[in-house]
Amino acid sequence: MNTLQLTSTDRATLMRSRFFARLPQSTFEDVLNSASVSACEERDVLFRQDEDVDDVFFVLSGLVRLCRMGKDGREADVALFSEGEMLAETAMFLRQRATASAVAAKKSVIARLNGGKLQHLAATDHEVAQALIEHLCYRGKMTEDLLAEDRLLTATQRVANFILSHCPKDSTSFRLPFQKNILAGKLGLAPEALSRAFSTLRQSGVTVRGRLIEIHDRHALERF
Amino acid sequence: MNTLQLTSTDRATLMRSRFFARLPQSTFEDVLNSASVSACEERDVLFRQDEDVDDVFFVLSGLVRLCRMGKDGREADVALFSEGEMLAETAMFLRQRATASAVAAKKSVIARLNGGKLQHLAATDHEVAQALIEHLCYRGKMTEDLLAEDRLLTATQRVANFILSHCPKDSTSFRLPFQKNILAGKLGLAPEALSRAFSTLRQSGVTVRGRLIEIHDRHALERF
DNA sequence: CGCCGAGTTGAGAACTCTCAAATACAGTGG
DNA sequence: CCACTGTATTTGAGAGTTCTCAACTCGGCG
Repeated sequence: MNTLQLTSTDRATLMRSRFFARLPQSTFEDVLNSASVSACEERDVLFRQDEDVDDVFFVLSGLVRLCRMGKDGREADVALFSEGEMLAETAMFLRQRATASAVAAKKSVIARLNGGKLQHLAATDHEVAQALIEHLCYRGKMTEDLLAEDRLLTATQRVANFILSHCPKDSTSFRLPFQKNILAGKLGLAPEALSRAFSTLRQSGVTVRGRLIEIHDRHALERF
Repeated sequence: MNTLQLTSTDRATLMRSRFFARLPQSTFEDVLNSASVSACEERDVLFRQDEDVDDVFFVLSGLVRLCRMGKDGREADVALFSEGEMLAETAMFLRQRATASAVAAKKSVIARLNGGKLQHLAATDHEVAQALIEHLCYRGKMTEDLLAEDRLLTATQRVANFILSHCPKDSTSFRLPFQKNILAGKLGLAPEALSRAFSTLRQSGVTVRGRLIEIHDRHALERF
């Protein structure tokens, strides 16, 4: 997990992101001044549950898993952040310890923005506050979506859903953006259950070869 | 669902609430000017999934269930709001249709705040924006808590948790604030499963008579 | 006294998990 | 390009949990 310089690609990623895209250049520079960048290997920990977290993290590339652990050592993912997404605002604004751990789910580059700085900006700059509000609404909806899926759908239905929502409308195939392992976590399934769901879907026109998913009959998936 | 006047008790409830407590009186009055109040019976619908929602709702008394429905007619609760809580900000800020329905879970009094007004305030008044940010963080955490519980705990553990977190630290008993039915929904369980969980807990020192819960051995519950 | 809604209990079905074994793959060093 | 090693993924079998449906209890009410 060593320190890097912010490349111009990184800057571009930040500026394209949901959060920064709507902010003026000057605010953006202002935030960046107190930011640091680091390279993480898979399994590197950004912060741990119950720790104090003073920074806000931003995924420049790679993937970060947010997971909670139960007392018996089991753990459950509650969110997955990929390139261009921001995490860990909640702890800061609620002045609480982290309620989950953040772990790189693959080789990643992470920007660490100064929390105090951001908090100050949120309190004084309308645009920042606005962007934050939207970001939080978005995040809330994501989590709610996951909860509703867990409660309403079977494993196979959740997987069908995922495929439908990740395959471009004008295409019949796409590549999984991460290991099946990780997907299982995101969907709240044991890896074996994911595997079985895929093989059920095979029988209704889904081909899975490695990370390549092909859909032969979109309509069959929607029926699930 | 007929229109009421805002009583002084209602005003007090609003001012005590997480959201309004930190705002100055004048802002508070400003919001109230464009608010209306209505009395709801159990099962009255505040808004339905996929509808446009332009207002923000506030529970003055009673209980509101936020639920999503699956295509097969099943439905899952994703949140439960009681006295002093606010709902439906997300749709407004994301400019989306509602992703869930809101239904009174018992006789309730609901304030309906003008969404445009609130949105305007959020964009111009730092205090309002700040309050909103905290509110959203809080809500996000609640949802995340639910998701994590669903994924990490068994039915019995979730119920034990609920009991522990609702029984005052200095007491050995408390009353459920709503029907078991509703509790089952909140915990993501079928009513039968909740019932069975209670009877499992009975064997480790929990007495349930109607809505009265007594804990004889707090420690036994924590062990679950 | 019979009805009704809430809650409980029983039984079997449906899902998902866990553990173990078999494969498939990817990266490494020849 | 190949063998080798460690990590993913798949599959099988059995166990565990929760759901569904149906019957039954309980307390309140007309």
